[in-house]
Order: sequence, then structure tokens, then C-alpha cells
Amino acid sequence: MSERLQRDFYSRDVLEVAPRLLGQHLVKVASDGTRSSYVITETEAYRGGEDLACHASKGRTPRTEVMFGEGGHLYMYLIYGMYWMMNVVCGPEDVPQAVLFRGLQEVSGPGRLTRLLGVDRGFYGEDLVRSDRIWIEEIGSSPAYSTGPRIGIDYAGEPWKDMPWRFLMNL
DNA sequence: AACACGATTTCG
DNA sequence: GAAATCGTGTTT
Repeated sequence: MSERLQRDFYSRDVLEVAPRLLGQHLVKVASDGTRSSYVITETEAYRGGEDLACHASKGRTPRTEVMFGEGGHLYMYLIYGMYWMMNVVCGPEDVPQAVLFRGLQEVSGPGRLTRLLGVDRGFYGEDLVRSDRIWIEEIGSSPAYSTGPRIGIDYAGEPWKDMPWRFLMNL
């Protein structure tokens, strides 16, 4: 029987949380009550005020506000006018960090991922610790993984664009 | 009030 | 390799 990940899991540094989310089960409850479970296979870490690839590095705004709060809440935003990105806030309060959910076993790509799950702006701020429609269940094993530079953030410049903060579960 | 721009995906 | 497409932050 799986246990839901609790606040202390998310409250750690994003570089500890991102790789440990790999292999865990993302559970989503549809509006009709149907429950679906997906294995998380790919994540990316965005780390605070210094990381120029992290939206929060440009300041505290209505959009990035949730990243400054407690860990475990979702940070949702629209990119290229088409795709919703799903992130979970990490770290202690006032330290803006988040993990981008980049892939599941059933689907690769963050935009397709949110479309499959049916999550959008309505999930902004959703608490994965208390929500009854989305959460993450802990699976005992911790799979081997590989790392690499993050995708699509070359504009962030050195050294941020080269940080190996993308985590992929080995198949 | 107007403008520039992206943590992507898809198609040719 | 380029288009699609719109919320957000910044500038007027």
C-alpha cells in the first residue's frame, strides 16, 4: 500500500526532491471520479533567486508568488500561449524553488503531460499534500537515473544553462 | 494601452 | 527549421 508524500518531502532543497520524484506515482482523479496513476520518469529543478532560468529570479510577482510559499503546492503557467507547465514548489518558505514535471511513463514532454492529466490554471496553488484530485504516492524503491542540462533555457546564460539539473529515470 | 517574448510541440 | 498563440511583465 502506497503512502502519499508529505510536506517534509517537498520542503527539502529542490536538488534533493527532483531526483527522488523519479519512479514515484503521480495520481490524478478525473472529474468523473476515475483515478489514474502514472510513473514519473523525468523532472527538472529550478532553483531560486540566483538561477536565471527560474522564473522567480526575476522577482516576486502574482504569477511566481506561489513559489515563495511552502513546498508541495503546484506552480502552473502557460508557455508559448499553448501549453500548461506543471511544477511543484520545493524548499522552505521564502526560498523560491520548483520541480518541472517533464515526463511520465505514458508520455514525454511537459506540454503533453498536462494535456493528458487535464490540469491547467485551475490547479495553480493546488496542495499535493491535501488535495483530493491530485497527489503523489511514495514507492519504496529508488530507481537509477541520469542527469543532463535543462531544456530550452539557453537564454539564462552561464552557468545556469549548463547546470545538470534535468533528471531522467533509467529504463 | 501596447508590446515583446517564452522551462514546447508538431509538421514539413 | 519554423509556426502556433496568449498570459505576464515591462514600457508608454
